[in-house]
Amino acid sequence: MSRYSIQNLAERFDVTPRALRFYESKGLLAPAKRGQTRIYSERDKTRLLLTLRGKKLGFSLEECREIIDMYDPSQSDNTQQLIRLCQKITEHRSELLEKMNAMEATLKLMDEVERKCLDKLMENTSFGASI
Amino acid sequence: MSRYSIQNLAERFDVTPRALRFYESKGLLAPAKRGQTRIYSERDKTRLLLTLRGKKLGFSLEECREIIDMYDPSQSDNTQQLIRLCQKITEHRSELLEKMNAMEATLKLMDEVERKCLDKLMENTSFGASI
DNA sequence: GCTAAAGTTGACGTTAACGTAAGTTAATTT
DNA sequence: AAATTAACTTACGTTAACGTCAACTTTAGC
Repeated sequence: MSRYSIQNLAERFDVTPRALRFYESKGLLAPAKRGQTRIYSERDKTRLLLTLRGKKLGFSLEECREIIDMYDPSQSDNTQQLIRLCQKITEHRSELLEKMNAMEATLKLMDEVERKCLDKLMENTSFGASI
Repeated sequence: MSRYSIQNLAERFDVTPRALRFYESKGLLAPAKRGQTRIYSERDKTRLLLTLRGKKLGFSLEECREIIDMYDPSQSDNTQQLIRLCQKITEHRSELLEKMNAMEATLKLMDEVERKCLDKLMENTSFGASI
């Protein structure tokens, strides 16, 4: 079982130790402690990955925690919780799909602008080359 | 040519007038003024749409401004600027594609969790139904 | 056994993106 | 003319997500 020091884990994910302690204070990570030194497990590593992934998609740390906690296998076992989980997944999915739409619209726009841009460049270039 | 009051435009996009003034102070919008009252044009409306779209994807207002300004048709005409624009588009596109990957990974994870969740629910239900 | 490196806990600072309140002006409505 | 109503400016407040010391303690290497 792999264990990581704070510095080590921080480097792997290109964040600072301060950020890891901050995430811990927000309940996103829960490293073991040898004395008062933190030892991060594979589980922490996974949760960190998911946290950073969530951040990249514009979710707040609080939202990340909510999502990650829910999805954590060790959590829910009774029917009520399972139903609640399914509902939440549906919610989050539709939020993601909204973002997906925004993303596709943006990519489309980029393509258009790029095409116009290249067209203009072609004009300029062919003009220059005609000398 | 359609013109909007601050309140009107705010309602259409479900943001506050304060937000619109703030966006203006950050150079994202540039409404005309009758006296000191703002009048928003179709162009402002489009830029607002793009701003909110960018926000949804986790870009900062500053990044939104950079992107939107660049894509604005009235801007670049000389070759150097056009080349620069194409470079920027490529940059932004790869950033978007990164987010797209994160998004797909997340959707995949959601599907998995949901499936496991539904499986468990099936067990519980069939057990309950067997009484 | 000592020093340097790495880790710890406060605690205050900072930036972004607005919210909110207070007081002013301009345009309507009655 | 008086009173709403909508918009404005100015300015301070707030929350999130860390950054940045400061002042220890602990651990590792020599």
